[in-house]
Amino acid sequence: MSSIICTIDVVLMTLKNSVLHVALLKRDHAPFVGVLALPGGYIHAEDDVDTRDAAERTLREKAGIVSPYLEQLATFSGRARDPRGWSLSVVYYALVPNDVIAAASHLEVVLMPIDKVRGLPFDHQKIIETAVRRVRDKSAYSSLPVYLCGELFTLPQLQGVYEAILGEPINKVSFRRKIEELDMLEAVEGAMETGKAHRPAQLYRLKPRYSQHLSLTDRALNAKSLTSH
Amino acid sequence: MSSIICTIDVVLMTLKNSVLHVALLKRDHAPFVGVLALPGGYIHAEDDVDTRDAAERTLREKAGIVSPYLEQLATFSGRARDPRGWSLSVVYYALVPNDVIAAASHLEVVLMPIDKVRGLPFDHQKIIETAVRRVRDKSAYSSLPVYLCGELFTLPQLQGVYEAILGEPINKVSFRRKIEELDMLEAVEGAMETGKAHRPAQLYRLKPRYSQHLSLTDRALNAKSLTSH
DNA sequence: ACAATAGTGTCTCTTAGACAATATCGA
DNA sequence: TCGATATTGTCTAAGAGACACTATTGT
Repeated sequence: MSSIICTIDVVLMTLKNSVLHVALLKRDHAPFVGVLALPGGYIHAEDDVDTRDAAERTLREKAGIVSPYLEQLATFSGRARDPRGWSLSVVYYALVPNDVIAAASHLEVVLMPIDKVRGLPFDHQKIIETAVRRVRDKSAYSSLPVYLCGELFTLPQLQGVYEAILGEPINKVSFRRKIEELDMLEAVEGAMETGKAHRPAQLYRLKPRYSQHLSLTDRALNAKSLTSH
Repeated sequence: MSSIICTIDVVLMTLKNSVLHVALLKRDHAPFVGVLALPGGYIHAEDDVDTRDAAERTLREKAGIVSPYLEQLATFSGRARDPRGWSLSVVYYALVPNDVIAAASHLEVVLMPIDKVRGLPFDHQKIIETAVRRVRDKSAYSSLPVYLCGELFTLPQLQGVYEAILGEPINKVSFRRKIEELDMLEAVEGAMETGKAHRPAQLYRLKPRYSQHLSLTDRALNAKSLTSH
């Protein structure tokens, strides 16, 4: 009965040069040894409390990262997706600032622009597409993109992140109004971005109570992004 | 390794007397034999193509229903949720018109108002809460509630369904504008709702291409429903 | 004719976007 | 002082909600 292969995979995403990237690793187990794929592995029923725990462990062990945001994406399953047989993968996605990956990379994490991803084993291509769609959809209505910024950031920086994800410019005034409405940031007193040859920008941080939680709005930041499910 | 119990469950919902109800069944297997619970069961690796297929089979076998809308909700997992051991349930949710359940009920489906659900085994209570939240959130931005209507329905009927789910009255003019914008319905020529002591209403049906697909909008129909994730 | 609800027209208020004025830094 | 970008103020246009008017049926 239980001849089902139970795994988890993590779509770890970050922003690099204003382009969304996915973290890939060379597989160290059969099948597809040595091929780039999503970080993932078997669920350890003995050690893992649940699948989220398994995802966190995988991220920690294989990429050396503790993600400030981790959410279940979906479960991918079936007879065809794994040559070993009927399998099931509970997939999580994580967003981290680029420097976190850079710092943690004692391991060989490969960052691939999401438009360049090709030739992945299993149904990892489809999984990544689903994850990217989810991040884009959710970003239009929530504070999700702040997890791509570091601890401190300026509003223009954050706007750039939103624009990179949504793929279109956002009106500056509207953006600030929306961020104000989301009520998720707090200005860091006296902390300004320095070094630039122009007026310095105020630094902000996420309000503590929004760690791992999103602030939502009922109206999209942009206009389109209306994919039919 | 694979001592993981792999199951699927289905949160089958319908609208009855303008109240959202969940379909429950008496369990015919241990544990919790005879107790009301969500329809569900083991994944059959031999028969099921994937988990969606397993959910459809379960719905068919246990409730005699083929749902016009079925979507994956999430996967619930862990050591604690099932007395038999580390388990994992891929949960789907389905919306059907009330008469479909009534017609199919040669079996003992119990419809329970979602506010009255209590004492369910496993983590079914939490699963149902998640499903209800999902349906409410999604209804504010999409055509999802049409699946609670029958084949043909009037706009006032549909508005009533939206209002029942969102839990607040909706402006009639705004509602019609929004439905127009969603562009998902087509009027049935000459078909009107009769028998009422007032002007008859035009009957509509879902445009064919939206079967199992949602039409989305970028602005919510109501104003609130801003749960922090 | 009356009661009741369907379907529309229109006004107002809120909100998003355009535009522009002011602020503040390094060079 | 100049160039560049942050921040804020304000006008305009689009969309949502309120209100009311017309349409059509059964009684």
